[in-house]
Amino acid sequence: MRLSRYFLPVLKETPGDAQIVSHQLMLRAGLIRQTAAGIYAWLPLGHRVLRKIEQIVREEQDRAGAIELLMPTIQSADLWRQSGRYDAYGPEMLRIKDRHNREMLFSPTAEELFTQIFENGARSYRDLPRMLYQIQWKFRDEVRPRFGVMRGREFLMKDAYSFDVDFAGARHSYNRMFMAYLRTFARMGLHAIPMRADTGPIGGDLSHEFIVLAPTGESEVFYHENWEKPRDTSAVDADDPAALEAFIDGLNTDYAATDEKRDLALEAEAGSALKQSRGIEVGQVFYFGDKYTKAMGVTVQGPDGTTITPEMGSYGIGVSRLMGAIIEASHDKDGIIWPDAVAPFKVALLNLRADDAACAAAADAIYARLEAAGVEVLYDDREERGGAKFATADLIGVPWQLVVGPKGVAAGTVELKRRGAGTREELSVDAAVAQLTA
RNA sequence: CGGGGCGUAGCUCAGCCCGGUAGAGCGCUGCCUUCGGGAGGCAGAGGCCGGAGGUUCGAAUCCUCUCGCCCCGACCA
Repeated sequence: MRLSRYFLPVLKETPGDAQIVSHQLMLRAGLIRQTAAGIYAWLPLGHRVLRKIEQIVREEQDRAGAIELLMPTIQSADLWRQSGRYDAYGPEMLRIKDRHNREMLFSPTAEELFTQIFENGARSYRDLPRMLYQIQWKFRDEVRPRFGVMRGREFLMKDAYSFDVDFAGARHSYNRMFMAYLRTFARMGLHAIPMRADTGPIGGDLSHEFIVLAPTGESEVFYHENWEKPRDTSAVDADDPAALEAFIDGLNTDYAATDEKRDLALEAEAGSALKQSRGIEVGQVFYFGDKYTKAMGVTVQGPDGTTITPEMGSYGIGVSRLMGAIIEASHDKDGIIWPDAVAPFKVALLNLRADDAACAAAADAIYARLEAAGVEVLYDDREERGGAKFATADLIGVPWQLVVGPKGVAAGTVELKRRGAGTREELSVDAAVAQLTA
């Protein structure tokens, strides 16, 4: 992509209404624009990152055996009356009337609809277990939206729902999702700690929140220092219920809890290893048994002809919030530092002298080679001075900067800079292209 | 929902107390110089001062109402 033809409105100054660094940088780097309180437009660069994050979430859901589908955002109030949540949910639910005065709502979550759709297609215990998920916009009419996409009213969420014949099955589904979450966040360069959590209005008695530590987080959290090391999930066989359960139980022997679920006895046991911090909730997993299947009369037939009320769990990831969390975790004074896995482009190609024919020709040629090799490259071919191009590239946080300047062109070299580490290397064009296409 | 604050140029803000022809920096357009970390000069474009009423000879400025946004608290998968 040539920057001269792209749509990237960057801001030199920090908008006054942005309080936390991720919000400030998302606005400055041209990722989002606010259109109303807690509602954001996703500009091209932000949209690219959002899709990267979404894709990682999708791959790990698929890997965990969940099946993707897509539910509508507007749902009927009647459906929610069946579970009793139409009245229970409160003003956070955006209620709408259609032209026939029928009561509708914008989905804040989708247990009811998934339960209903599942019931429609499942008759027998042979149809279980199943995990279904979607990545879809949600709306919660928060009293006070704040911190940009961290607490927006409209947000992109991955929500998954598991259906099992019994508790053992449900527990295994829960564990599979737990494992998927560890892998998902790790792939984005985030260290998320699972913490015992309140179940809230969804109900149930087994729940963990996945928390990324950050001073600007909204939750106060307490954890054993062992959690500061990332955990290796590569050797665990998620298809083996006993092995998976043993692994997760092993993890959870190290204390970690949000402030609503503190256990002072366990904290005393942790002693000086107990750490306190603030954190951003990026995901939550719930087991809630037959709360919805029972309320909505969902049954399947068992092998012996009896009826089974499936046991459920639900599993959320705040996809749009993750972008804020990643920036909170990875930035410096100059801007965002995208982890490679979610970066909007892999490399920013900077032609420092757009008016110099030799530089322009060299940069054009490199651009063509990288494009041909399928590398995502943002080519800064604008009529700007070098300093402005460096500043923009640093701000938007693309992992590699490939710098083409008159000195290098004369010598047949380019400079390759790694955004995060700040390291620079002079090398031949071929070597630079080879490194970026490796 | 309680308390507080703010709406003036694309962005950051000054002007408001104390009413008298709308300002700065950055950005934008053109030209010149400059050219490896957000350069300099010259010349420009750009705003019914959030909206509606009111007071006044005269309102960005004072009063009333209203809409929007932000912060603190309460709330919160």
